[in-house]
Amino acid sequence: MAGKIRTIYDLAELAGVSAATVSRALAGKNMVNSKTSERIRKLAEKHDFRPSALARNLRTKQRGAIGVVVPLGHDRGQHLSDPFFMTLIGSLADELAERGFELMLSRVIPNQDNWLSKLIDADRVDGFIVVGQSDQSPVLDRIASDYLPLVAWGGFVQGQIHCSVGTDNFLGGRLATQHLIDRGCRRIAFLGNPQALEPSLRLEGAKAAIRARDDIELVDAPTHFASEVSGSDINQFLSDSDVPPDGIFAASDLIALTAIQVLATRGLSVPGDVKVVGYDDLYMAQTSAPPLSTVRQNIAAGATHLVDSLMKRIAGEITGSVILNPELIVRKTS
Amino acid sequence: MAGKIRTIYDLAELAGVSAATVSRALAGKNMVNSKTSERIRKLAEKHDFRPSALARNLRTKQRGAIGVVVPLGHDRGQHLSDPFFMTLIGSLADELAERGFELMLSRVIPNQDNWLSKLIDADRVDGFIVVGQSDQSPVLDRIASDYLPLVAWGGFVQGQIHCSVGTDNFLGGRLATQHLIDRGCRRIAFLGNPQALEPSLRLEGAKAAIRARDDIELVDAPTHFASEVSGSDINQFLSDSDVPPDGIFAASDLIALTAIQVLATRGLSVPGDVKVVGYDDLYMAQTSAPPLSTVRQNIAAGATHLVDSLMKRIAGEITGSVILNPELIVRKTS
DNA sequence: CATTGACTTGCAATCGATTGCTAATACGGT
DNA sequence: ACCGTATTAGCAATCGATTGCAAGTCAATG
Repeated sequence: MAGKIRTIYDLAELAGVSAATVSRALAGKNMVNSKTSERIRKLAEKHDFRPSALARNLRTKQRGAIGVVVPLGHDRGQHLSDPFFMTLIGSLADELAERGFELMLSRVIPNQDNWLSKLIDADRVDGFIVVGQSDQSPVLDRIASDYLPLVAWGGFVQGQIHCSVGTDNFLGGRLATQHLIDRGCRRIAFLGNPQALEPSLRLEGAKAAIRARDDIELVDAPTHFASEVSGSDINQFLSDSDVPPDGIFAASDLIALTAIQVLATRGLSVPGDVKVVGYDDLYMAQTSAPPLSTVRQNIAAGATHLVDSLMKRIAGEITGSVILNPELIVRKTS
Repeated sequence: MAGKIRTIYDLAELAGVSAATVSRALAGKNMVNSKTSERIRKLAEKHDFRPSALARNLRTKQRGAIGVVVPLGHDRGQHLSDPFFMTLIGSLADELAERGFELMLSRVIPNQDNWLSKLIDADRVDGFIVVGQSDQSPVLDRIASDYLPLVAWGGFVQGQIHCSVGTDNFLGGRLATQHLIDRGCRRIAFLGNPQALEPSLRLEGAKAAIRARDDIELVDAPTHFASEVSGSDINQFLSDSDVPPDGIFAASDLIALTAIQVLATRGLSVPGDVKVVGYDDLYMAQTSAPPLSTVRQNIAAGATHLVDSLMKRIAGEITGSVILNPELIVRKTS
């Protein structure tokens, strides 16, 4: 019975008005008589009718949705279920929902340069938030020069064209490393993939911290992000070293925790033999045992900034990049 | 220059054919002359043109997207960033991407009964996967009676109308509890919110395990899911008990790990004083120290089943519910 | 040479809303 | 009684594709 009403035309017929009037009444325009409007509203309610968002979108050119896209280098083996991404996506979902936008989640393997153009042309969303630029910064820059509603999470590099929101990775790297130095470490290993943007910036920060100190050695141990592989990377690295490091600065909490496990299997204690500092301050950093010292990125604040900037850009405004301050959190592994 | 081509009409004009032909050529129909087709394809490529998915969707009534919706009882304080959800969503993203579907993520606070109808009527997606039914089973049942493409993750109850995919929570609860009994526990606490469906089933399983044993006590300690609040719930529970439990069966890994922390603050050791078993076997269960004994739900397999069933339903087929077997994973906390 | 049929292509309707413009009605003022 | 203005409602175009149907071309067949 109530199943008959599928379009505004059906409802219009039922109400004895035109589709235009129904459309306006449901959109709450004051152009229609308040009595008529009320009557139509009631009728719609009664028949549980809601106009198709799709048709509206086609006409109004507003999509009411934001694409959240995660480019995953397959060779890097990072997953969408990476806890950092997932935490950020969770915050983004909250933030977008609050502003009445849907979230379209895309996982992309960037094996062609046009992965982003494809998504844009599909024309399903009002704008994009790119999470984890990895090595796709050139692609973002190219697109950003004539596509405004695009914001990326991640590192900022001088001269970039696209808008990014992130923490100061250089500073974070420096803080972490300085802290290890202060704790007496003299042989510090950096665990992370310096091919990717953010880890490379953190490594730069680490280098800056030991500059002008010739009694300290910094070892760079390329490590994958995904936990499945980082373990063996780390093991390999430790086997290859004559002397094990006495301090580890990991590019993520995940790597740090994996490292701690590997160290344990090799009979090295944390923080006794080796001090470890992670990066991100995910939930797991608090719950691990011992609780992990790490560099906090305020993910919720990041999500808010990402969405704020994007909304401005959708409105046609040009926004600059945002760089938040990371914070060193000292717990029990250092 | 290449920026001129926005619609198939533009491209049609450029190619000197009709829009219909362009549409068919780009869709790869063999109805058009292969030379013409090839020429149009080349032209589209050159101008980096791709037809609007939106318009196509309106016409074809296929959306090319699946809604993944997470109903979160606000009073229960569970977040979208709950690691279990996020892991499942990650797997779903992979699974859907593989089949060429976009994923629309919605976080819903079910304060009205029509949250699902609203989403359905918005007409943006081909079907829905509901993650975490919590207490919304009646809503799902009502909808499922005349809306086919809907599948839910979670517990199965006799007589339900909607299609669900999940593990056997009753069995999982029984396994965990039996294991604690085998380890010598005599006073077992269940930590979880029995208002929600899945925890309640796990509790039933726990009860079944101690049935016919009158030397074992089962204490039920209602606990929120979110880590922010479960800590104080647990603390409260322990303070209220005259004798602390010697075994804890937690409804999630998150709760289990929180419990272990709380126990530590009260000077109780795990597994010495208290043995703990979690639920889910998330990544964190392996990395925690000591590694957590838990009941594994095979999330990746679950995601595959969810998507499989949904695809069948979209095709008009009716599918039954799927119940996977959970598996007890014994690590170091029990 | 007329007819048939296989291939191609284009016309125009359609999906379900929104909205600029026009028209009808009502109301107040002179 | 007449005119100007404010309300309210409807017509029809539009967003950008897809597709049923009709029509055109051209070679093969009887």
